[in-house]
Amino acid sequence: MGRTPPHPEVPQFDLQRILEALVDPVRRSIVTQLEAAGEDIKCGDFDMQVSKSTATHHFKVLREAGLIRQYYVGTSRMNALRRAEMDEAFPGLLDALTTPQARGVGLAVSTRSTL
Amino acid sequence: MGRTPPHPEVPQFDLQRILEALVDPVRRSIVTQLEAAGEDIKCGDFDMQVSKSTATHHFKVLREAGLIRQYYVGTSRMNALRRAEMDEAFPGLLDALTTPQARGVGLAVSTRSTL
DNA sequence: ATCGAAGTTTGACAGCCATCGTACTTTTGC
DNA sequence: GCAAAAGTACGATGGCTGTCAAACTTCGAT
Repeated sequence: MGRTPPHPEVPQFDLQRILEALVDPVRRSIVTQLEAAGEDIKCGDFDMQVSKSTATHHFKVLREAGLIRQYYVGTSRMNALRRAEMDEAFPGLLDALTTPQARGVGLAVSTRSTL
Repeated sequence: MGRTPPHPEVPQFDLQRILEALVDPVRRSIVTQLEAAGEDIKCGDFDMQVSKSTATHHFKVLREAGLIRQYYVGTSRMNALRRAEMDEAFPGLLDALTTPQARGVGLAVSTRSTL
């Protein structure tokens, strides 16, 4: 498969895009799980209730916003939270969203299209 | 007109709702302007390029998320940023969004429906 | 070589919501 | 009272995007 997908660098980080990525509960849950785990996680090892194709879509959005870095290990794709770089670009943002209060809610299903 | 519109209290604050409010550039701009001004601002005195009815909609979303408090003064509606209460519910969130980096971009037109 | 596991791509679909114009309500000022 | 000012309410509209299924691609193991 395609080697490593494109990742933006810190100077390219865009708040609007980052917020659009973080506003989705499924995606925020991915970030929260990475933060809690403290280590990289394979796409398939996340706890989420969407189809594989939808999951792929969410990972792509997070990656293009700069929130995660993806790389292959065999057939598995690993996901790493770009903590330090995010903190450099927007200090306090991830902290505010991984707070106890913040984790309290919103880990459920996505808001749009329950279908 | 209707006296004072409904406002949620701190315990009712919901991160999902708050993020949905803050993800829109027009609304984030309203918050930024309030933060910068340091004082309450009339609906009509904000710098924004949307129709009056659209503006009303945005103020309503911000109010229902708990980000602003609205009250009448004559025919004008005043808007106050609920800074302290937001900080209490989600410490660091507003700070992260009113940072220099954060203010750098996204003060333009809304992303959806340029129409 | 073959098969299975893990993701990706593509296309279709549905719902949300930002936007606007018009009509309406309230309050102030004359 | 009347008119203007300031918002609100109500549809209507259109685009964005989250969702899925199905077909495809890669890599690893047998």
